[in-house]
Amino acid sequence: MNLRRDVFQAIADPTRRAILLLVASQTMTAGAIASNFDTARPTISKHIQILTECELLYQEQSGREIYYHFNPNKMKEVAEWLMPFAKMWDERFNKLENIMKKYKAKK
Amino acid sequence: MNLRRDVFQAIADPTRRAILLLVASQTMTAGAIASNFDTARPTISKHIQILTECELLYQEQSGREIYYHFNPNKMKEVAEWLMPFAKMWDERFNKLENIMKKYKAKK
DNA sequence: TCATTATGTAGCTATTTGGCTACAAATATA
DNA sequence: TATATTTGTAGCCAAATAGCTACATAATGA
Repeated sequence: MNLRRDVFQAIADPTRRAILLLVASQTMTAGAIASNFDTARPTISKHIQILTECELLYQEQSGREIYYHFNPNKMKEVAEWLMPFAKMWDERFNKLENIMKKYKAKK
Repeated sequence: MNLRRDVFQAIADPTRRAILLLVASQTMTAGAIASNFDTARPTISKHIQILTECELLYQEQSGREIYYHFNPNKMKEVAEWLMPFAKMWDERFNKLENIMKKYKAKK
C-alpha cells in the first residue's frame, strides 16, 4: 500500500469519491465518516488514509477524535488537468470557433 | 479485465492520461499512439481498449488502420463531478464553468 | 482505576491491474 | 500470390488494490 498515491488514483475508487463528497459538505470524524458506509470501519480508515496521504483530506486532532477536512486546492489539480479538454465540450465555444473559421475563410 | 470501466478508473493511469492528451490534440491511429511510448505496443493497445470501452475514445476504421478520436462529452462527466467542489477552491468563482470561461478568454 | 470509546495497524486473501511475449487476423503492396 | 504491415488477442506474471478480522493505542469518564 505505498505507490501511486496521486489525486487521480485516489478519486478512481467510488467509496473514496463518496467520502470526499461527505467531508466536503461537512468536516467529520473518522467514525462519523465510516458510519455512512456498510463497509468495515478499518476499510474506510484505509480509504481515509489514502485520501489524507495525497492531501485531499487533512486531519485535526481533538482529544481521541480526529476531524477530517476537505482540501479543495488538491482537488483543483484535477480541474486543471481537465482544462485543455474543456474547450472541446463547450458548445458555445465550438459554435464561436466555427463562426470565426467561416468568417476567416470568406476573407 | 472486465469490471470497473468508468471514466474515473480510466484516467487513474498516467499512461492513459497521456494517451488522452495526445488523441485530444489530434486523431491518431493505434500505431501512431503507441509510437509515442516506450511501453510495448500490445500494452498500449490494451490501454486504448480501456479508453474505448468507457467511451473516452471512439474508433474510425479505415482499411487496416483504426483511427482513434477523443470524445469530449465523456470527459465532461469528470468536470461535472467536480462541480460541487469547485466553489471551494476559488472564492472569486462559484462554478467550474466560470473558470473554464476565464481559461478560454486567455487563449 | 477500569471499562468504554475512537482510531489506527497488522496480517491475511481474492481480485484487478499493467506489463510482457507470442500469435492471429485482416489489409495493403511488390 | 507471397510478403509486409497494422492491429488485436491469448496467456502468463508480479504487483497493487480493496476488503476482512483481530489486535494495539490512546483518550474519556463512571
